[in-house]
Amino acid sequence: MSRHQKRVTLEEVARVAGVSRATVSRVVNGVTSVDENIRQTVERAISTTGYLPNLAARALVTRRADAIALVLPSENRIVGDPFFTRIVRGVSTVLRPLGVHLVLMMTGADTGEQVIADLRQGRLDGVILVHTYQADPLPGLLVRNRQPVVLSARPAEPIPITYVDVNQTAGGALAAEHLVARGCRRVATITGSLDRPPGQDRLAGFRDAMAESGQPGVVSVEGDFTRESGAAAMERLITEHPDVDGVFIASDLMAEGALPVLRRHGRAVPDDIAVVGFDDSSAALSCDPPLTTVRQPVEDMAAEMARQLLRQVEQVDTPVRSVIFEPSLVVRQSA
Amino acid sequence: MSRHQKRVTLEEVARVAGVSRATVSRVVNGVTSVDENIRQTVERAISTTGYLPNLAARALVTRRADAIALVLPSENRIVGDPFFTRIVRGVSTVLRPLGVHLVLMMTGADTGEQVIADLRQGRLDGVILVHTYQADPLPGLLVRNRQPVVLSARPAEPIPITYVDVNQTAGGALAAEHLVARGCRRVATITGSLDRPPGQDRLAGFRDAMAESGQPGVVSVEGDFTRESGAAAMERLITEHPDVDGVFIASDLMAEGALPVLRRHGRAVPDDIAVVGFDDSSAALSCDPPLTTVRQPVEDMAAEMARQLLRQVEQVDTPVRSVIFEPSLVVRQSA
DNA sequence: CAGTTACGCGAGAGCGCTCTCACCCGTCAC
DNA sequence: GTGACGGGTGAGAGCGCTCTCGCGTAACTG
Repeated sequence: MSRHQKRVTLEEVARVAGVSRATVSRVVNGVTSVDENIRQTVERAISTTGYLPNLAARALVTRRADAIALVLPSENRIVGDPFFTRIVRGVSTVLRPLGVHLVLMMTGADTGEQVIADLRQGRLDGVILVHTYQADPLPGLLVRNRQPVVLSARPAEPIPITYVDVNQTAGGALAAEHLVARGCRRVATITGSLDRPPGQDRLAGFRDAMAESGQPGVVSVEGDFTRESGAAAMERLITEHPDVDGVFIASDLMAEGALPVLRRHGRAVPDDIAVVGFDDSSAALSCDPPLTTVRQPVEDMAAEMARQLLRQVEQVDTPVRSVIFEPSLVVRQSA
Repeated sequence: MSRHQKRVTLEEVARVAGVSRATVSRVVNGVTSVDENIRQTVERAISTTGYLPNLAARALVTRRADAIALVLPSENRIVGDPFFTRIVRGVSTVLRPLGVHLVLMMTGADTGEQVIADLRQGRLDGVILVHTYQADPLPGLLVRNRQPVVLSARPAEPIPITYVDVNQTAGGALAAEHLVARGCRRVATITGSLDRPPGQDRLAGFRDAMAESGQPGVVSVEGDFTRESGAAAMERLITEHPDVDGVFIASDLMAEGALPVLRRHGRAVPDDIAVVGFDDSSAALSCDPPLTTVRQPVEDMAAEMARQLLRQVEQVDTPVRSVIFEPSLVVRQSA
């Protein structure tokens, strides 16, 4: 087990078991056409020698790295967003049992070339791209090169690419319905970045559902998903529209920034203003009061991304597919 | 570049350049003893063919995976803690330029075997262990097997292992000095788990510094680093010692739990009671008011961990070493 | 009982790279 | 002019694995 101990190879195991290298390889890889007695002999030899296959050698011939990359935006906004931890956890549940490594990359100047090079050099089998920015050329590049890739949300440009998303529109509607059911009459919303699909769709879903409930043209203030932008947007909202009694904030993180602003303005939550967030991140729990929020099944979605990616790795030219998960409302004390 | 394009090998480049495989290999690996003219010919051949070395093949002979693992606790307390993101970022800054992959693992039932297997199978060159739990056998196991490993904090058991830590004692002292300078006269502390080095050291540093400032025997209540324990400890503290005017809470997360308790008891922060946290996690920012806290230079520490690990990979039996970073005080509104 | 089939195993050829070692040739000393 | 020397190159032997292909044996058919 030490680094210096002579390494056990297939050859060695074969010698101990008195069979050929090929047969040991079959046993190791679970090929069924091996005689039961021989299989047992080999397995005994494997455990007495403490054999473990050298994966570099295997990778050389199978052309599989058994590793995929998870590319995360390195922007500050993600610092403190548990979203990414949940992604990692979800992806891991699928990868771990298969022995596939999860290689983490934060986007930087050269992430694109880096990823492409790794793919070509056989160090990576595929890529999961999380929250790519609007003009990121990487998704298109990967698709064009027919490399296995999955996106964490609907791409901004309509390119043929597999992605997993939550039904953002339905999420917005969920928030609207809850606020209406609570009896809020002057409802507003703090949106996410409107240059991105999630920001757009949450707003659209919310606005349409409000309109259907007889409150068309709700007030909206744009944020950018960060805590600070949530605070700033709320400041503006409460100043310009002091009479709002319910607000849908397109991310928990922004809500976390917004709540102290309400308190400072002497507004009680939920009695004066009801607040509904989005994400059900841990931020929702650390809010005071705990946040009623729209939950995305992030772990499940991440696991699905991993599965979709592995399908592509397994078989080239797997048809493009999109999987949409349904959000749900988690009712706590803020609304 | 496509997955199906015939791959360019050293052989191919050698043919194009009219030299041997060995010479191309020399050029690729920057061996200096190559004639300048030949080097240029080869480099031209490399770029016209679009050659990229197959890293699996290289790994097979060099016995280097060019990948290291970052093992993170999967406990909930890390979810939402930007600490994690900062670690990744710091480690990446060192790894990225060297082309070393960062493989992420969340601790689970079989993490230990997994890591050891990966190390033995040549998929991993070394491991960075972040926040191992008290009785984790993994550090000892790795050390015994002389595998490259670095810990993110002083190990609970005194085993010969390289680690990077912050000067916890100095951090506690920093908090004490700030409270004293603010004019607090009846100071207390909510500690972390006292069975762990950070909990012990922060308390010791705080207590000693208070004593030096003329306030020996400060009141302390033990927590366990969780938000809930922070709330419970504060409840006890405020009940048993209603006259405290300053408190050092050994983690931001506990402080986050404690602040609403103070509010409920009608205490204004910082006017009635000044509060200093520890970590400068995002929790510190989401507190109301934002938390004055002791900051660890996490990115720098993470980068140092990566460097220490690579040293060990580079050269077996590198002497064990510990690197201690100095904390700093981030003053916000709570104290 | 001969001829066919099926099945399980072993031999061996790579996968693409690194690295040792021998060789060649130009330079220098004697 | 011969021998020693040394820098620079190429041949070739692996690294440890997978996988095709062919052969031997056992089972089955007519």
